[in-house]
Amino acid sequence: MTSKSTREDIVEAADDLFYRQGFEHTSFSDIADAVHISRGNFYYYFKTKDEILDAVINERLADRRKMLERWEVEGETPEDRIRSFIHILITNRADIKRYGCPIGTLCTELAKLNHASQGEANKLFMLFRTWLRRQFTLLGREADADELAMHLLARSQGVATLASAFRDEKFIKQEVEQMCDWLRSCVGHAAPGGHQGPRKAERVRH
Amino acid sequence: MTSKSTREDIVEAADDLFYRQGFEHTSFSDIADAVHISRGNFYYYFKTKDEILDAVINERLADRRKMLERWEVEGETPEDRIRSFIHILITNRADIKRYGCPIGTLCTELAKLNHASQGEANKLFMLFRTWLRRQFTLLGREADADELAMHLLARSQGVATLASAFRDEKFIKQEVEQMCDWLRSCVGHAAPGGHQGPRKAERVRH
DNA sequence: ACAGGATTTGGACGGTTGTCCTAAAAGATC
DNA sequence: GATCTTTTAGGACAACCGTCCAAATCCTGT
Repeated sequence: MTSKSTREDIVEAADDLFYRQGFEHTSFSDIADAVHISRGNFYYYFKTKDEILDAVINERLADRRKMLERWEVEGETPEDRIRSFIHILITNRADIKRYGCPIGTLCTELAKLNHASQGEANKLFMLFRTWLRRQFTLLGREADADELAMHLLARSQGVATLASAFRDEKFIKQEVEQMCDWLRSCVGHAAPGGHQGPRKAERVRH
Repeated sequence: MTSKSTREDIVEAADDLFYRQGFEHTSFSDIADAVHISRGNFYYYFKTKDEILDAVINERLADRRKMLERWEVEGETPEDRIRSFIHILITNRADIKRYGCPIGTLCTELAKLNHASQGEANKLFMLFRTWLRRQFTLLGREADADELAMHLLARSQGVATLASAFRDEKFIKQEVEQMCDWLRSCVGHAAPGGHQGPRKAERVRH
């Protein structure tokens, strides 16, 4: 029962509830109940619901940043690191099957609400996009690194959406395997088509 | 201003609002205002909000069924028909960029709400899955037809999700082109490997 | 013209929401 | 132990939600 701070407890509980129930469908009472504090005490830490949302987004941003940094140190090659990304689908497959992707579903919901924090939430996508782009660049695909990053991001999102709809973990594994195959086929091969400019020699540093 | 029936008007308006605002975020008043009827009149046609949801889902089912039948007659080859499917991303790109996929976002929302009509909504996905599976079978890929169907469905979903988050129509066109390439590479090639899975079969450029 | 059913109206109803306030409790400082 | 700040509790509040109803209105067949 030793919790760091009430504020952190609130953000943590909100994070979880927003993921499992959605932002709008989660009320102050839901969060207060989860943290075992009174609804009134809530106001002491957050003036509005939107403030909690921003705090949750920021926590997710910090969390994912740390995760990416970890992959950066642990993965020996860019290919290894990108594979780490693909494998979160496996690691979190139980949650994904039930609640979808925490980032994708949040951004989708905020887009429908036309919520002011859409931009903040999209930074989560941007974080992965930028990171993946760098990895693909290191793979020797700098000409189409961003395209590849978006492609992989999109496939992960699609897998999460369908796995959730069909409640199908096996499908996740299937697709992850395919994505890994695809990743292998990316290595070394420069971008196709002549319009992209001269192919750079692949750098195999790190 | 000659409308068929009030009931149909309600369903039509609800369909549109559920798509653009989400199911939960759309109130009785929102729909009543859109149809220009009083909120009380509503109750005459639908006892509960869930009844409207079911009506909307059924309308979407009927609508998509008709669409698939049309593709079935118009497309000369299975490849043509599957291409029709891929191209809805282009046709509806303006809406998708703004509101995502009508089917995917609805199923995602209902999953979070743990709504009773989840199963009904998922029939929409099932409709496309079954249809695509048949087309891939006709393409000569009966061994992995369902896998290919799910794969294509997932990619479409991913594209819609990211296009909406980044508000990027160009990305849609990019990915559609790639999916068409992928489709071409599917034709004629039987499922590879001993067990299953489009292993190296996909000659993916990229 | 009139009866009778179909349709529409506006508002009442409990309940819940996000927000906000005040007073009490707890903790820290001297 | 007294004083002051930080934290908590509980409830008030206005607005909105989905639901429901009784009365008014429209429409159709006779």
